[in-house]
Order: sequence, then C-alpha cells, then structure tokens
Amino acid sequence: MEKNDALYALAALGQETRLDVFRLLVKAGNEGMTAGAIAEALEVLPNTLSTHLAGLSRSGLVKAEREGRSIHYRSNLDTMQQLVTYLLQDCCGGNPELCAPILKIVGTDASQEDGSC
Amino acid sequence: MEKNDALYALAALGQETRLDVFRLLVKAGNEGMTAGAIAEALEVLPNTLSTHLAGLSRSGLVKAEREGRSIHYRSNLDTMQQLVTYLLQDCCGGNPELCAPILKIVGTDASQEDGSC
DNA sequence: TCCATATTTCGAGAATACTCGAAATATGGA
DNA sequence: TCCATATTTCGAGTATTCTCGAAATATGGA
Repeated sequence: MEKNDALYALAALGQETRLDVFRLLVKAGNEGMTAGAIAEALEVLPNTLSTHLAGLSRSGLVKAEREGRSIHYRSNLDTMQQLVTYLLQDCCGGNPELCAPILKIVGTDASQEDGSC
Repeated sequence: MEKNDALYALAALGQETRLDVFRLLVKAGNEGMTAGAIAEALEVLPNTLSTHLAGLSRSGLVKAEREGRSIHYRSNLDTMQQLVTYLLQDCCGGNPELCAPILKIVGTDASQEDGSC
C-alpha cells in the first residue's frame, strides 16, 4: 500500500458516518447490506450516504456490487490489513524484536486468502 | 476504546503531515524524536508541526515528554492496537470463524505489556 | 412502454481544517 | 538576571469537507 492509499482509507474512516458504515458492514459480514438498509440503520439521508459510500469505495475499504435494483456493500478487510501493515512498517527502525508485542497485530505471515470477511 | 477516541485517532492519521509524523516515530522506536528533529526531517514549519503534534497527542497515538529544552515525542502503539480492535469489533456478526484470516490481525490474546515500541 | 423503487450526481451554503507569520512561554546556561 | 534555544499559542486567510434539496440515472415489473 502506498501513502496516498493509506491517506484515503484513514481519512475515510476519520468521519463519523463513514466509520459507522464501515463498522456496520464489518458486523454484517459476508452478506453485506444494501445502501438503503445502511441509510435506514444509521438514519442518514440516502444521497448523503451515497457520497460517503463513494468515499469508502474509493479507498477500497468497502466493495459495491449491484444486485437487482439494489447495490450491496461489503467491507473489505484486505484493505484493512494492508493499512495496518503500512502504518507499522519499519517498526522500531527495522528491529522488530524491540516491538514484538505490537507486531503480533500485523499478520505478516501472509497466510491469508480471503479478507472479505 | 470508544467511538470518539477512534474518530480522533483516525482523523489524526488521515492527514499527510500527521501520517508522516506517526510513521517517522514508529520507525524511530523507543528513542523517539524531538519536535525540532521531526520538523527538520519532514521540512515542516515548527509552529505548523506543533499543531499537528498536539492533534496526535490528543488522540493518544503519540506521547510527549519534556527533556530539557526539547520535547521528545514517541509513538504509542497501544492506541494503535486498541484502534484496530475497535474497527474489527463484532466482525461477521460475532462469528469470528467466518473471518479467521483477518482476526489474526488483532492480538486478542492480550499478552502485551508494553506497546510503546 | 410506463411506472415505482433504489441509488447517484449536481450545486450551493455552512462548518471545519490547514497553514503561516507574529508573539508568547519554558528551559538551561553565562 | 539576561540571553539563546525549543516549542507552543494566537489570529487570520484560504482551502477543503459535510450536508442537503433537487434532479438525474438505472433496474425490474405491470
């Protein structure tokens, strides 16, 4: 992940409605939710939500897929992992033994296949 | 961690200079860096940097400590871990087996003593 | 084709955030 | 005490972001 990608993702999450949306979708898991269902759950106007969903989509934190008349949104935890990895890159000047506790946070073994939850 | 704490932290990281500062301090590790050294490394005016450091401090992502005439800043990875934990809370509706890959990211075993790197 | 549903796009006003120069505060040493 | 260094605070201008109403687009069914 490059700096601008990280910035987009972090800026996206640093706004209350978008953070609420992301967490709602994390909870919803694989099924995801339609834009309408999200708007209703969070009591946000559909057009305002649409703007926020666009931001989250651009950042890669959520994925959109049209299903009939609705559009389903799902969280994309791959991006989340890449983000955390980026944030903790070169931790302690490349001496990871100095910060072992925190490095547990990042699954650096890359054993992950599907982060879409 | 509560929502507002997460919002402060994410908003703090969602700005280029502050993201640069945080990553610089993550790399610097335990020694940290003085405000002046950070300003020089990132080529930011000291007063502008000071504003950003205040934001990062408020969010708990960095810790400040006066040492003589200078003030040393260090990243605080405890806050980082709490943040990631918050973001992925209730992943997949509380069925973590559905999203095992990503849950590796969060060290839920709480075996960590010192996250200050 | 026509209509209802679902979502997005556009435009504008209000609020918030960023940056900078100038001035203030804090510390240590002569 | 006086001065130099290190950092922060203040105030203002500019830029960006957020929200909303209105209008546009896309889909599926009668």
